[in-house]
Amino acid sequence: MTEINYWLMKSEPDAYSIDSLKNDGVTLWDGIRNYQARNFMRNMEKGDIVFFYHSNCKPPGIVGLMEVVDLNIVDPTQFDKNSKYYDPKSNPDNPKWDCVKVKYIANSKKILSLPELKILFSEDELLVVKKGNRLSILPVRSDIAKLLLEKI
DNA sequence: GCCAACGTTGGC
DNA sequence: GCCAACGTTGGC
Repeated sequence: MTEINYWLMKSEPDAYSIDSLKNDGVTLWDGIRNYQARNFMRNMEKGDIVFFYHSNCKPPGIVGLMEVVDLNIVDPTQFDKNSKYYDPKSNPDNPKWDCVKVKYIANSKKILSLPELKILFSEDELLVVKKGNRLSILPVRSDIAKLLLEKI
């Protein structure tokens, strides 16, 4: 019996927004160049639920839901010289970066803004409210995730 | 292995 | 634009 895990993944809406995902249906969560964030993706399982977070915008916050539908995909952008995520140190025989595929589930009825999240949760409960937390992929405690889901 | 310098993220 | 909080890089 596998338990569902919950995650939060950030994207700047100018780069890729919840509406882009709604339009695309599914997308590769590529371009992650941080080992900790990559390792979180390696811990994901199919069926995991992901909160989509818009960062670097007004206001930042949780804007929707998605589901992990495919795992352990080699990130194609690391070998693409025209990509801003090109990594000359990565070798096709031993790729450094991989990613997951996610599917659109829903938009939040109303954005759960960071100020609201800070009122509702402590930084121990929800890592994204922690000041200075730069990681773009974070685990979400399942008890906290269930409270969040009621608000989405 | 240490550490200073530098780069990045992202809220404010 | 500022800055906190890290991560990365490279000299030694």
